[in-house]
Amino acid sequence: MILRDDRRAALCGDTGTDTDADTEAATAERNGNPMARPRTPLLDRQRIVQTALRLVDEAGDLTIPALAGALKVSPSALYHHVAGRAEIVALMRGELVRVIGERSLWDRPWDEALRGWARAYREAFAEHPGIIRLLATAPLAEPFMHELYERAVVTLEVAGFAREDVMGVITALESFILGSALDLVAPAVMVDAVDRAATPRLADALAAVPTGRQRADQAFEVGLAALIAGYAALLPAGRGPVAGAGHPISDQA
Amino acid sequence: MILRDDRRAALCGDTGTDTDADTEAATAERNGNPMARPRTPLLDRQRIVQTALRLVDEAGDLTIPALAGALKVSPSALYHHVAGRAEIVALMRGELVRVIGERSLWDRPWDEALRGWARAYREAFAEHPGIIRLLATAPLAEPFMHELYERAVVTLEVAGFAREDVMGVITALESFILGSALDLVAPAVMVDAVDRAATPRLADALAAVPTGRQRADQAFEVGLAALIAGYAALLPAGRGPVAGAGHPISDQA
DNA sequence: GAGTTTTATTGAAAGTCATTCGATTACGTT
DNA sequence: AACGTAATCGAATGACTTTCAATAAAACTC
Repeated sequence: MILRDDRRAALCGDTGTDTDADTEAATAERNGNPMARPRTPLLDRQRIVQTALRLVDEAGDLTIPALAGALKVSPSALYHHVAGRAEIVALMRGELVRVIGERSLWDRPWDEALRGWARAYREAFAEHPGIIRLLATAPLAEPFMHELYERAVVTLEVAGFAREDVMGVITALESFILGSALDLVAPAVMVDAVDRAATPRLADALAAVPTGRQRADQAFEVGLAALIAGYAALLPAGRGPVAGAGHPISDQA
Repeated sequence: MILRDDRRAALCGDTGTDTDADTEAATAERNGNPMARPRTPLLDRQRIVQTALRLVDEAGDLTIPALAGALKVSPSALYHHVAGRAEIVALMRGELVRVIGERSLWDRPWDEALRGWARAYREAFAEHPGIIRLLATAPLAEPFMHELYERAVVTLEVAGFAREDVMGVITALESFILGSALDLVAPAVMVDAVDRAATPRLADALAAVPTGRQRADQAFEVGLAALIAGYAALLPAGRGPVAGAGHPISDQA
C-alpha cells in the first residue's frame, strides 16, 4: 500500500502524448462516481507498455501493483488488456526490437552493417537499463528478431561468408552484445574494492581505465572491433575489408 | 503444500557424500518425536548450496519452499544458516567461481590461456543450466572473480598487451562468455518456427547448422576464435601468435 | 429510442513466495 | 544438575500474480 502510493506520487507525470484531456476527464469522473466502466478507456496496450518501460527504467523492476499505480488503475484492470506479466515483458521486448530495427542500416559493407547493428542493439538496452534482467530472466518467445536475422544473413552471404558460418557469426555477435548489455548494468568492479595486496596487477589495470559508463563503452568497443576483425579472417582471401581498423572507439552510431 | 510434498518425493535422493548415517538417524528421531533441535544438525551451508544447485538444475529456479522441501526441513530453518535467498545465490556463484578457477590454466601462451578460461567458464555454466538467469538477475557482490582477473591481467601484460587495453580485453571476453551462457539456455530459434516466406535466407542458414547444444557450441567457438584473433591484432607487430588459427571447433578444454 | 449484449473497470479472494518471530527441545559447558 | 546457546518448527506478515463476480458505461440491434 505505502509503496504503491509512493509510486503514484513519484511517477504521476503522464506519458503525455495524446490523451491528456481524456485521462483527466476520466479521472475526474471516477473520483465522483463509485467505479465501473469509464467513459473513455483508461488503458490500452500501448499505454501499458510505455508505462512499463518507464517504470523499469526508474524502479529497476516491474511489478503489477506498481504498474497499476503508475497508470492510476487497479491491478486487475490490466488483465483485460494483456494476458499477464509475461506478456507485458514480451511487449517490451517487441518495442526494443522495433527500435533496434529502425536504427539498423544494412545496405552497406558487412562490417559496417554489423557494427551499426551491434551499437544500435546495445544502445537500445542502455536506454532502458533494468530491462536487461527482465529479458535475461524471461525465456524469449518465438518470432523474436527474425526480420533482423534475415537481413543479417543476406548481408553476410553477399559478403562471401560460408553458408555454415553465417548463423554462428550472427549468434556469437548477439551473445557478445547481450553480455555487454548485462555488463552495462552490472555494478562495475570497484577499484577501491580490490584488495591491492592480493591482486596488485588487477588494481593497476583498473586504475588505467575510465570508470562508469565509459568503462563499459570502451570494453564493448574493444570486443566489437576484435570480433569483426576476427570475422574478416573467415572470408575467402581477398574479400575482406581492412581488418585491423586501427584502434577502437571510432565513430559512434 | 502439495507442491512441497511433490518435491520431497521427487528429490529425496540425498546428496549422499558424508553424513548418510547421521541424516537417517536424525530423520528417524524426528519422525518419532514432535519437532525441535535435532540430535545432529540437519543443515549446513554446504548442504544448502549443493542442494540449491541441484534444484536449479532440475527445476530451473530457486524457491525457498522447494529448497526446504528437498532438504526435508521447514523453510524457516534455512535462515539460521544463511541470511536469505540472496546469500544462497551468492554462495552458488562462489561455487561456480571456484570450479572455474580450478579448471583454468594460466601458465601458457595468452591465447591458449584465454581460450581455456573461456571454455571452462562457459562449461561451468552449462553444467548448471538455469543458474545463469539467477546470476543475471542478482547483482553480483564484490569479491567476485578478483583472483581470476589478476591472473588474466598478468598473462595479458606479459604477452605485451597495452596497459589500457587489458581490462577491456578481459571484460569483452567475459561479456561474450556470459552472453553465450545465456544463449545456451535460450530456446533456440526453431527452424520450423521460421516463416519461410517472410525470411527465406534465414530458414536456409538455420538448416545449414546443427540443432540444440551443438548449435550453441559452434556459435561459441566461432565467436571465441574471432575474438582471440582480433585480440592478436592489438599486439605490437611481431608478438602475436598465429592469428587466423584455421577453423574453429578444434580441441576442447 | 428501448432493450440487449459487450466492454472496461473495481474490490475481494486465493495461492505463492520470502522473511520474521516466539516456542520448543537438544546440545555443551560449567 | 543447571543454564545458556543452537537448531528446528509452526504461525504470521506482507508483497506479489492472477482470477472472478459485480457493476456500470458503451455499443449494437431492432
